[in-house]
Amino acid sequence: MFIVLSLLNPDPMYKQVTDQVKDAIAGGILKPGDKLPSIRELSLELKISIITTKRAYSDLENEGYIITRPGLGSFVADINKEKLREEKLAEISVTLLKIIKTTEKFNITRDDIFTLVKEIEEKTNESHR
Amino acid sequence: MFIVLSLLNPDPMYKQVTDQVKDAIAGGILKPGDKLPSIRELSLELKISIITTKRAYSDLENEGYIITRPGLGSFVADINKEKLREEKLAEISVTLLKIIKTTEKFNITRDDIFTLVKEIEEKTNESHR
Amino acid sequence: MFIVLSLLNPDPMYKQVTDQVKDAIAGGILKPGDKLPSIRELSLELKISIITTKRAYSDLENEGYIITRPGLGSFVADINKEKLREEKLAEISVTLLKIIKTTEKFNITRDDIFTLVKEIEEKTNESHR
Amino acid sequence: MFIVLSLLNPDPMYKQVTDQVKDAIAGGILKPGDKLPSIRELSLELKISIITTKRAYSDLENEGYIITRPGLGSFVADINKEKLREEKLAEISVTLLKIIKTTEKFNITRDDIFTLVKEIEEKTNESHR
DNA sequence: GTGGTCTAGACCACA
DNA sequence: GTGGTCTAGACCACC
Repeated sequence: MFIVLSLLNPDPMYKQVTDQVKDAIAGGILKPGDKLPSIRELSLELKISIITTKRAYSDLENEGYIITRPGLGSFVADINKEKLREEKLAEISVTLLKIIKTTEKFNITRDDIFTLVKEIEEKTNESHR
Repeated sequence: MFIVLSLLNPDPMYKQVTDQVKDAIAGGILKPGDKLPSIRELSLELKISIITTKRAYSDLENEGYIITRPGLGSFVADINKEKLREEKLAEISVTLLKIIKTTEKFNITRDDIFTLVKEIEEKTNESHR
Repeated sequence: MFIVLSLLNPDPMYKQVTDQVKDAIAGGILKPGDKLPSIRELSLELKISIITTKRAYSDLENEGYIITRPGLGSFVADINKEKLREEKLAEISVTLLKIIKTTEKFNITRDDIFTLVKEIEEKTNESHR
Repeated sequence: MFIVLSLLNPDPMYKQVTDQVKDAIAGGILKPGDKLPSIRELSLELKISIITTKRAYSDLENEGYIITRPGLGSFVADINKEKLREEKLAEISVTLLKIIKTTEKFNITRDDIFTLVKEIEEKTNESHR
């Protein structure tokens, strides 16, 4: 699998797993119907407890990303990608709202932000070369 | 004091305190040299344990926002506001970078983001009326 | 563990713990990635409260010596030993400056200091025999 | 008086007072028989509580540095300067011992220390010019 | 099992 | 009065 866990990441293990699976689905790396590795396989590969993997998979199932068929394994669900996109937009909206509140308190202007975004884009482009 | 705790806020209480004190300092409501309420006073006012208040104050001291002296109380430290602003910009930068990465995966365009920001601003203005 | 607490030492217990852990890291007894005893284990061993042990570990984490993850435990961080050494040199520098100022006021000569150092070294060597 | 108190100094107020009085005596600024300011005067001048000044003076008296005659005031005692000097040497000895222990743990050599001392002396000379 | 937060309550040093 | 340390004990999330 493509999943990478980090001790330095403050997110708990199970969340690192679900987030990366969600991203893979959103990005088309995992497509509806694809089979996910079994809980035991993934636990071994990531060197984490079976309980943790279980937690990640059941979260994903509860949120509708995957479907687990006992005895068969787990499969990517038939997800409305448009819905995924809108969920992400809602998340981003919350984050942006926080940023806007912060800027007001700290005398940060719109131009500061634009400069920041440009810098980020330049760095990103460089690292892609 | 101006501090308001909320059970709905997922942040622990001590963090709600530190965040609001930091904001007050950043916003000029608290100025260098100002005396903060004593740990006991604030505990009574916020109806939280002395220990929790102390935890908040210790954190603020460790991060350089306040100076606290036994027998005297706690005082806003002599902080470089410009430095505070730059730290916040760096934080925002990290967040924006994450957002940009997300947008790429989810086919979210720049225009989507602009629309989002406009919506937020309109809502904010409404609530100010 | 190698930690020894002393009632005679005027330092608070949590500081005795952090200091000894820092020394162990500096001296290579604890290496990056090593697992520290759990808070509960160490509390039992040292016969001190869980809270006091936790205080020590939190301090160590805030200062970058260890990384602690809920459910997993605490681990020695990936520390730049050279940086540690320079920090210590800076500390020593401050102390030496104070000593030099004192010697000036009290008519203490360089030779007095050299004699002192020699005495210390002889005593240290004796106790090593 | 020549006494300067600082909030940033981690030493408690009363100790900042006693230390500076002791230094003044050692340095000859205060000579045996000299009258010290009254407790009330000094409190006003340093903007500290009378209790704190009292504590400082009684400490100084207990350690033999000053003599307080009720109704007359406090006077610098007839101190054996040689004894003072030896006390300071003992203090320095303890500090040096700690430094030496530290150097061993952090791979700091004698030469590092010599370089340090030279740097300090050069800086001190510069600032005297 | 692990750590993270919050609680109530005691004792000490400092002002 | 102030803050600093240490205690016992509860409840929660994570592994």
